[in-house]
Amino acid sequence: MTIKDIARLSGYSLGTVSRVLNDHPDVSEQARERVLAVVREHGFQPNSNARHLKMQAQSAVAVLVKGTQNLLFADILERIQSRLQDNGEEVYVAYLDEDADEVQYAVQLARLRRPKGFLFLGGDLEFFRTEFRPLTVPCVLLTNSARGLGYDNLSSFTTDDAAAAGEVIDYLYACGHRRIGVLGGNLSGEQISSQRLRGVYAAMARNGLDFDPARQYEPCRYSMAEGYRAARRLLEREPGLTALFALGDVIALGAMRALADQGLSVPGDISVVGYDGTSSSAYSVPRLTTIRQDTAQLAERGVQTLLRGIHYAQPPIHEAVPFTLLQRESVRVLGPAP
Amino acid sequence: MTIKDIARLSGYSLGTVSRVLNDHPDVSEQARERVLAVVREHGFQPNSNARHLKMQAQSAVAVLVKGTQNLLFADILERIQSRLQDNGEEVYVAYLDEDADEVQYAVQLARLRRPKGFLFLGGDLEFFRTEFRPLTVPCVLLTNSARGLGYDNLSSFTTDDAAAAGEVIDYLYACGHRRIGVLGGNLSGEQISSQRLRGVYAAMARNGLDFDPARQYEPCRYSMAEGYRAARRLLEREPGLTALFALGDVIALGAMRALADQGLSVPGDISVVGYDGTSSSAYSVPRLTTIRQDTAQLAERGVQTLLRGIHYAQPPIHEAVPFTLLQRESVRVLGPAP
DNA sequence: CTGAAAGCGCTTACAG
DNA sequence: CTGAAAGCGCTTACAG
Repeated sequence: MTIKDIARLSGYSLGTVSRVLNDHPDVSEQARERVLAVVREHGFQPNSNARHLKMQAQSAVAVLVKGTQNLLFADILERIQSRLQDNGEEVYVAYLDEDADEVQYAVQLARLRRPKGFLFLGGDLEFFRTEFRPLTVPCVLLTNSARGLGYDNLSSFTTDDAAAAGEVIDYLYACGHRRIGVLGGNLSGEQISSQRLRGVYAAMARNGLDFDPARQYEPCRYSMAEGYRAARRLLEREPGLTALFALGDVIALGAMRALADQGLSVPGDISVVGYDGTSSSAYSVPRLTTIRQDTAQLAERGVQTLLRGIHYAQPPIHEAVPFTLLQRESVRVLGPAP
Repeated sequence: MTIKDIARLSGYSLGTVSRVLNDHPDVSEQARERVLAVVREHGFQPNSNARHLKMQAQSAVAVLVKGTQNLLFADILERIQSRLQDNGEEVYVAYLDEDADEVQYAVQLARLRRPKGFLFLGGDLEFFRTEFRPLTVPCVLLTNSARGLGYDNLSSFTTDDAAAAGEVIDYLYACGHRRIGVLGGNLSGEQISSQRLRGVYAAMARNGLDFDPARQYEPCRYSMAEGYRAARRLLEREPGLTALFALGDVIALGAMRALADQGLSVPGDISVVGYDGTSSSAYSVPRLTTIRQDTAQLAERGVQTLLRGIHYAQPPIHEAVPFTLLQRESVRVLGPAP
């Protein structure tokens, strides 16, 4: 069943059928009805390969997810997927390693499949800076800001990571914590973790706290397994810590497990704060105090902006979406020092 | 840059270039080298729309994930994705609601995009029974068995759910538990939960235990939030339960949180067993005793079978993949009754 | 408003 | 082994 059959069956020509299918204004009401009737009767779907061959574009939107274990991305992805589906868009999803070069992958994919647009879940600005040029379709980066890069087809939505991380430190400070360890991400590159780390530095400084990364910081990837190991290493090195700030909930969850295995109670012996506000953090024992990133808004604004960019040329948008510090059960208020 | 340019640049004809690109045997070594050199030099990628238009098929493999909150599927999906990628296949992923009609969705997608094959993560046999016919490409169903359906293009790989669920009940019985509640899935349809429930019934019977679903069973969807609520409802109705068997880890995690909120300790006051063996279950406090489904094998065998089915006609395979009862920390051995 | 025709970038019999 | 040609199923100027 092709458009040709529809033409034959409806008594109109190929061209007219195509115009009806594409909602062109210059078709008679009669032709439209007749053609649509036949189309419906046979449940006809135009062949998308042929269509896209002519139109020189894929209908699909590509979503590149960086890091597979990150529950936050799973959450955002789910929302993106459903919003895109509501808009009749097809979605091509690829999971990349946390340290993979997402931009290089996108460039390849663009040549191969010509998606209409890209949505990046996580990304290293360094890659965007040096390799993004060949991408000409609308792109949106989520959870990292591309403002400084100046590409006119790249928008970004993010939590103000520096501010949020700073708020965590301020909060811990206010709760009486002075010896705070930090877990997750890494010092090199410009991944999501770098802004959070920057916020940590600033907040430590303004609270008059020393922060020596070599001692108080332990890098790791975003997974429970890595969080577990990183927490062990950090605690071995710095047993006197009273609080741990993990740069992701999955890391925090792994760390809490490590603490339990050391016979340490959270928050009795040591406090833990996460980052992301994934649903797992609300069901852990104890419930995790964490920064809630607004995944609904991130997804919503991201998809909206991408779709707009696809349909009309639009200047790029760079926006911070509000966050909340969720004070739950994993932080203890320290009494005055004895 | 099209195949035409490559032809011009290499001094060969369109046809020869195409043959080189498609690894046809009847091209001279010289032509192959010459063409490949030009292709590499320009980083040429053939236009997949044009290609598939001729070949009448998409290159993509479609993966339909049923239920977005199910960490088990996230785990399997990740593996599928990477195996498929290794094989140079493109992957189209769609997340469906847990109660959505995945077969209807697939039929639509087949018309629209003509994927080479389908991989179903979860599925209701009822839908397969009544609507699968129009699907003619190779398909694989994971985590539910399609053996009884008799379609020759549908394979399936699953854990022996009935046996595994039975083993959980046997284990709880052996630990001294007599009043066991069950959480998750539903009684209607033929979703994943139905085989597990069947195993529960059989095991209860063989251990001489009464099992009244109206009292001891509480259905719910696969998410922590639902597990939480279901556990509350069940415990309110049947406060005397000494153990809970949740048909999914996410449900179990939600339930453990609910228990904690009731001031009940796990496993001190009540034992909990999950199902799936997701990584979260290994990091919870306490670590969750659960059935480990072999996601690696499920993914591996699924992809392998699908790829084979795509390349050569093959009779369908229906296989059970081995499971393990992971005895961890959430079950207490009850002393002899006082 | 509608039809006939060109063409999107490939693949694959068909000759030679 | 290679080239010329037809054709996959569409869209879209171009006439009328």
